[in-house]
Amino acid sequence: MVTLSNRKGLMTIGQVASLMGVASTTLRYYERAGILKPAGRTPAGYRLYDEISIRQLEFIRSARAVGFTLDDTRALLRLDDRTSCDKVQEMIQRRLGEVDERLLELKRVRSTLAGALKRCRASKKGCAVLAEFGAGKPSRRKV
Amino acid sequence: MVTLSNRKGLMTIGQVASLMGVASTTLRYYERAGILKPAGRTPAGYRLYDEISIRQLEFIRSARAVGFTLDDTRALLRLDDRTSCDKVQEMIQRRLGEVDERLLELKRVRSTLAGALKRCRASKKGCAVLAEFGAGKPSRRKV
DNA sequence: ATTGACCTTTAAGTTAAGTATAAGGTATAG
DNA sequence: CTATACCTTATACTTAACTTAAAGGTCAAT
Repeated sequence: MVTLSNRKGLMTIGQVASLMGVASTTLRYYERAGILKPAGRTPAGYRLYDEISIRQLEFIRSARAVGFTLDDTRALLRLDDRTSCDKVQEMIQRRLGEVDERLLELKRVRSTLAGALKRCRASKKGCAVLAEFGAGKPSRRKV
Repeated sequence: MVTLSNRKGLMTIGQVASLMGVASTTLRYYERAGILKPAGRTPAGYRLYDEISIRQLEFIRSARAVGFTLDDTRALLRLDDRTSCDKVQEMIQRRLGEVDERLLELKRVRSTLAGALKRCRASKKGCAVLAEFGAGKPSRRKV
């Protein structure tokens, strides 16, 4: 059986949705929000997505997962059109700066967590050391 | 002049707010949401925050900035109390997994961005190469 | 030709995370 | 003692990002 979808590497909204783990309604919402257009439509009006859509969707989900808003994400995706090459470079640079800042924050969170785990393991007396979670110092117990 | 706040390393809500770049109302909201309690109150009821509050607030802001919800963040901060040491370790491990996944996503976003920048710089013919943003391949121009 | 799983649109509803407003108490400088 | 810059509470509003609901069209199989 050959459906609409698998004729030409094109997928319907539901196929993309289940492949990528997002709701179909979210994909429609992304289209309305001007963030992800389907590659085309069937004569009947069904949305069709291609490889590029999928890659963009991956990018969108990653960007969202690390705390960029949809507006930010749209800006990231639109660095290509209607922007001079200089502007593009400048914008990408700025965005890279944001990403790197986020990486730092994430590493901070990670090290706080890892530190807590280490203290927890070191402690023979239960996890009281975790009481001042977020601390940099090895924690002094109140007597 | 000695105010309420600087008697004992304690700060009022406004001082914390301007120090940390968050709104006072957000701090009150965090208290209501059970995510950050002030260290104490003055007799008149003014909230007072200490060093630990500040460290926790830093942690909260970092966690938020990298895409954790307040619920997640509350869970991260509460790994200390009412949890057996084994549970704590297990939870921290799981959270570390989440953080590491987020790190991966962030690196993906970063490399997409860096790749776009590189292609943009390499291009002598404007930024048309960016048209398939999010692509892994070096992009084939449609003739 | 009917069934059932898909798809369409439009409009309204939800949730998280604040933000703003109103009405009033408090601390310190002049 | 009063101005003013801060603080308090409670309640209501806002915004982003979905999600659900309603009403109906399409497609492949039986």
